[in-house]
Amino acid sequence: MKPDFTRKLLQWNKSSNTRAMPWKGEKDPYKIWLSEIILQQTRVEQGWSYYEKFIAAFPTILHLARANEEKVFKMWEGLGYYSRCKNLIATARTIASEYKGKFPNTYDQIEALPGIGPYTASAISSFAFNAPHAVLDGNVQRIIARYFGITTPIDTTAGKKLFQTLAQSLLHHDEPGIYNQAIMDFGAVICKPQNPLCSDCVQKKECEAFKQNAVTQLPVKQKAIVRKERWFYYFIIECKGKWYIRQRTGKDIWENLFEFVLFESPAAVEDLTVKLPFLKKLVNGQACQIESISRMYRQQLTHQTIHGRFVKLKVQEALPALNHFLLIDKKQLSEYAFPRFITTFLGEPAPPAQLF
DNA sequence: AAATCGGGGTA
DNA sequence: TACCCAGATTT
Repeated sequence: MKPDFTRKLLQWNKSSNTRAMPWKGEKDPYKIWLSEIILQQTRVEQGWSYYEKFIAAFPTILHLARANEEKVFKMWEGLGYYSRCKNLIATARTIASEYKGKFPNTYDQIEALPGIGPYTASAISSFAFNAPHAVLDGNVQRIIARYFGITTPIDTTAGKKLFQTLAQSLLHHDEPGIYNQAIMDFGAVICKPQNPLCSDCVQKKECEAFKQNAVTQLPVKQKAIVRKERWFYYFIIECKGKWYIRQRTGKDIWENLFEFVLFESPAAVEDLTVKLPFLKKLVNGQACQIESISRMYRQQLTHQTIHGRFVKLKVQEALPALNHFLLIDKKQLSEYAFPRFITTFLGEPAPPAQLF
C-alpha cells in the first residue's frame, strides 16, 4: 500500500517537475558518486561546473584513481570541505585496487568507502542499482518535518533516527531512484527553506505544518552556530625570484591546501613591519624589503571569521627558518590549490608601490 | 553528543 | 546578519 504522500509526489514528479541537472537520470555509479560527493552541503548551482570539469578531466574512475593528487585538489579549489577531495581520491584508488575498477553495488560496500555516509550510500545504491534505501538530506528532513508537523530537532540522535524511519516508510519500492530524485527536487523547488510554494503544493491538504500555519517554523534545529574569530597575516616572501609556500597539514581549516608564510595572531596586528617579532625572528638580521601591505581581508565561514592581510617582501638570501617550505616560481603558483582567502587576494590588482 | 570541516546565495 | 545547502568524520 503506497502512502498518499508517495503517490502525490510521483504524480507531481511526472507532471510538473522540470528540474534538469547534468547527473540526473545518470546510471553510471562513478558519475553518480562524483556528483553526490560534490553536492554534499553544496548548492547544485555551485557544484555544477565542478562536476562537468571533473567528468571532462576524468571520464572514468580509473582516470581519477591514476590522477596526480595535487591536480585533483587544484580542480577542487574553491569548493570547500576539502576532506571530500582527499576521500574522493582514496575511494577512487580503493575501487581501482580492491574492486578492479568496478563500483561496488551493495549499500554496505558503498557506505564503507571513505567520504560516503548514509545519505550518499542511499543515493548511489538507489540511483545506480535500484536499491530500496530512502535518502535523508536537508530537503527530505524539511519536507518530513513539515508534512508530519514534527518539532523534534533534526540535529539530534533521536531526530535523525525518527526522520530516517519516516523517510524509509514513504519510499516507493518499485523505483527507489526515481522517488529519491523526486523528493529532493520537490524540496528544492516547492518545499523550499524560505518562501515555500505552498499554494502550488500538491501535499497542502495533508501537510500538518500548512494546516497549522507553521511552515516557516519547521524544521527545528537545536544547536546554534558558534563562530570563532581569527587573524591571519600572510607574508609573501620572495627570494631570488621565487616564493615560499607550504602545504597545510594540521587538523584545521584548509588541510592539504597551500599557503604562504603565516603568522596567526589572537587579535588584530597594527605593525606588520620588521618590528613584528615573528618577522624579525624570521629574517634574523638579514636586510628585508617590504613591498606592500594589503588591505584588510575578511572571509565569513560557517564556524569562523577570518581576518587578515598580505605582506609582500623580498629577501636576498634564503631564510633558514623556512627550510621546510617550498620555493616555487611565480608561474607555478597556478599548479597549487589555495584557499579562497588567498586566491581572492591573488586575483586582485596589485596596489601602487609604497615605501615602508 | 558535540564540534568541525568552506564557500556562496538569499532574505 | 542568520540560515541553508543532495553530509561525513573526528573528538
